[in-house]
Amino acid sequence: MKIGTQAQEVADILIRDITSGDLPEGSRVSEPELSRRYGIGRGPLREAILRLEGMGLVVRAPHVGARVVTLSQSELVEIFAVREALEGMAARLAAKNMSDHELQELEALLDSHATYIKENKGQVYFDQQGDYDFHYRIIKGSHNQRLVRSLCDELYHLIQMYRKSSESSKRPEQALFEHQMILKALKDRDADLAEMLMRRHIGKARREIEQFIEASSA
Amino acid sequence: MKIGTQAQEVADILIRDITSGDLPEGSRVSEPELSRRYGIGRGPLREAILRLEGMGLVVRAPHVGARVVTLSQSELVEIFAVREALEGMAARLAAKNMSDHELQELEALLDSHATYIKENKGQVYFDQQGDYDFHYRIIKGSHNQRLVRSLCDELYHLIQMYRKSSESSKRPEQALFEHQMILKALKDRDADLAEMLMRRHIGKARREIEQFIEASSA
DNA sequence: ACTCAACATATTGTTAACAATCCTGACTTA
DNA sequence: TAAGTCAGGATTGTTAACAATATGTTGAGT
Repeated sequence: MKIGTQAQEVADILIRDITSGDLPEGSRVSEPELSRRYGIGRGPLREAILRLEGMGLVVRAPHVGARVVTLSQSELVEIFAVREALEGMAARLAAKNMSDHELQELEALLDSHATYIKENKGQVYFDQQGDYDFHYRIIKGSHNQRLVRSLCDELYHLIQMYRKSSESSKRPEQALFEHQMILKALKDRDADLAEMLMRRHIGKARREIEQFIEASSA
Repeated sequence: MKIGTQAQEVADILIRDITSGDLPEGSRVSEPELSRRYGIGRGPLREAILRLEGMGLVVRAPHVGARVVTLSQSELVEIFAVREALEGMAARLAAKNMSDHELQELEALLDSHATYIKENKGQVYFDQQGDYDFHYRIIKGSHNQRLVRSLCDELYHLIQMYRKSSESSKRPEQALFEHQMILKALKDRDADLAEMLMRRHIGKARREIEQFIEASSA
């Protein structure tokens, strides 16, 4: 049983608790309380909170403390703009760098999605998890470690917090088709097309949020 | 004199010391030593080091300690790929969101660069600082706070560490002309062109590094 | 009734000491 | 001589106590 430091363990626990909604947005992250709950000192706990702050999962104010981040819808749009840029580049690099084996695995993943959607129309959770798997593999396929870290270790936690705002799951067939088109571009090693398709795919989700803002502000 | 916490102060000092080369790459970041040097306890110092780790300026190994990061040239290429994606998006958003006043200031900045380059051929330091100012203003002009944070607070510190590898300063006239073309696209509110020009501008620096790798490995 | 000031409380910021782990160097042995 | 082993020292990880600051409450005054 490989055990890291207490700080790393509690940081992972906190990430799970926040992304799962157990610690809801805006709730206080109190050092004494969590210290008692997890039975550790405040030192490692502070270290964990510091790491979460670096990921943008919590915001800290001096002498006031930490709260789970609360993203406005416009801030969510900002995140999707960053995601569009980074994942577009990931797709571009993946078209060059993904191995044939990685491409085969990606194809198998999409095949399983296709059969699942046919059998079980509109199961939301699976689609969200499946969508994540697809994007995750392409990011890894870029073979750019910094891209992987920025997206998987930072942005995706935030997006997962607000997955209720991600409306793309309403049309799983449409999303699947877009995924298949991206896969085709990757197999053709067409970097330009892969980037463009990925950006449109993500931009669609962004525009849905933007429209929602306009609708609610009108 | 607004004074933050000791941790923030020493973090800023460490950032300066690293980016200026005072703490060279790969050197140890010892807690007792720095604790004595700055006359503070190890607690705030650890907090500062944690923040630097989040920025990627230092790497930490459990029970071993922190060292100033050492980037291989291939890792530097990875960073430039991320920068290309993010600053391209920044230019796209800036074309939409920059105010007329911001555009005027940017134009004035480029004018001062032009006269400076004419009068004082090839002053390297100024060109690097000026190049940074130009990019910084466009990033801010995107009015996307997350983009600003990712680029200015994280990536740019790393790039500044390795500014010796940034060979674009060899041709300040060429860089200035590319800047002027980007400005023109921004003034025309041509988002597509602004993004494309910015990506090519940054991609040029990336390719120079890639070529250097090929040359040194051959 | 409302505002403002002082106080009490709790939380964060900081320090110093203790425990656990790793690196160094000398010593042993094949 | 070279490799392995085992202390010794130093550094990081962790804890607990102390100091500084912010929040919330109480009370006086208008």
